[in-house]
Amino acid sequence: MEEHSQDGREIAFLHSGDFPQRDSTSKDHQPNECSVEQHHKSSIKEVDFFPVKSQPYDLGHMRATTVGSSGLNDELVLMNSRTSSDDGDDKTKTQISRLRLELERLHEENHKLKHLLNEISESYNDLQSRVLLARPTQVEGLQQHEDILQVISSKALEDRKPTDMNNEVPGTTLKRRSPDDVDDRDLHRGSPKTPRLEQNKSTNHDEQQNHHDQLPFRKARVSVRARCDATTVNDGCQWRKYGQKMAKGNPCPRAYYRCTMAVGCPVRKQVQRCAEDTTILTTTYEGNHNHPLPPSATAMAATTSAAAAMLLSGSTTSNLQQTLSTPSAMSSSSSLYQNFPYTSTIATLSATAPFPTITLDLTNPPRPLQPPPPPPHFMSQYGPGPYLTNANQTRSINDNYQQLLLPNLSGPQVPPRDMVETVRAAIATDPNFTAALAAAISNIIGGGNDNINNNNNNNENNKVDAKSGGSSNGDSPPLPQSCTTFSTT
DNA sequence: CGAGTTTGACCTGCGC
DNA sequence: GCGCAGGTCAAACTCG
Repeated sequence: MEEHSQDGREIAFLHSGDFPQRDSTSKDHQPNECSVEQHHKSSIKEVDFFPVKSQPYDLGHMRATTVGSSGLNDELVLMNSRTSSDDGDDKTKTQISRLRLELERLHEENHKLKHLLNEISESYNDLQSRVLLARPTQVEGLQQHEDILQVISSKALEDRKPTDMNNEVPGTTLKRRSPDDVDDRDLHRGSPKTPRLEQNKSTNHDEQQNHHDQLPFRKARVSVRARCDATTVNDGCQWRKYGQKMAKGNPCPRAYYRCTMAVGCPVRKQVQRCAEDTTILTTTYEGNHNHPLPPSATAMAATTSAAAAMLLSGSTTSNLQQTLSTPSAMSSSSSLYQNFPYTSTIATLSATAPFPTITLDLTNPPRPLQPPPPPPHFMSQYGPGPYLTNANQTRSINDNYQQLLLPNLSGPQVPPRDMVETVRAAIATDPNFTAALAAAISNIIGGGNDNINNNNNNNENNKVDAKSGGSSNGDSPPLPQSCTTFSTT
């Protein structure tokens, strides 16, 4: 709720009175949205001068509005009364010149306000277009959300590797990375002994194009680094270990898990301890859940989804940078910084990894209420880095999360919000992510509503929760559940 | 007995 | 073409 409010405040302030009003009569109105709306209203009050600005800027209007509301009307009355007398000519001329000066001043002020309004409108339009890109229409629900994100990620990959991607034969390089691909293998697998090669051959052609279309988003990964003594983190989902490998350069084995909450769920995660510090556990999620999630898992889903949205939208750098260059965007991002006290959490993108990966590093102790560090460099900073958090940790990791929670959220835990907050906080530390942030915010606020609505059927799931660990909370409001995953690099 | 884990073998992509 | 490393499979094993 808090975070939504903050988001709402941010957006509302950013776009001032021009921000489209949410439908307050919405049937799916949620408490969160309530607060958001209230913030909208309050924020509009704050900038209530805009409606005045938006009025026609003709002189007559100015006269009518400004003169009537100031002591000038008295002067006008005086002027009128005095114009009838001859000895008042000089004084009248003086007053007229004063009035003209005053009008000029107001006119100039009007110009400034108009210019400001234009900038805000521009910023709003820009942001809105990206919001539309980042979120689906409410009708289609999660699947459409994923589809759109796939499109975005496709763009992202094209941006990153324009020639390679264009020249690539569908289903060659990327073929095996798709979780759906794995699912297809599972579905088409006959007897366990059937050679995989033959199976691949039999299903290859039809699926390859399909896979190719869907691959980019699935390749997006979200990794979380956090200190955890447990072997894995409790993210609310049920996982089954299907393999373990010794990774090169790391004495600690890498474990492979598959989501078992639903048959054929393509989500997988890798868990590996850091070689330098074995107390640090890196969890990497990949794929989208194809089933409802319990609240505790929803937290992770929201986190990863937001991170993935940021990651993917952040890859489309051109628009983002353009947006960043606008003054309103700048002020918005700085406001965001102020709203994210835990700037020690760092999010980084990795373009060198085989997949676009966002990493949240939760291993640094939070530094609440500290001003954010000066914005570093831009997207060129790609490299292995910290990630989003996994929600899934056992107690120890949940404790970690607790430390990251906002102080005023000390009541019943609301993991999803906190985690998304954490994610945004992490990303907010780097201006490179500001644009991605906008997408995420829209996802959480505007799009978040959509997701909430879209995932109403998933709420059913929320009853299930069951064995998920400490972060589970039945009172937690449902969150966006598009579940991108984490991955460790 | 079913669900989950372990572990060696296998498959695939990639770099040389 | 070969070797390496990452990822996956599935039989064997463990546990409740």
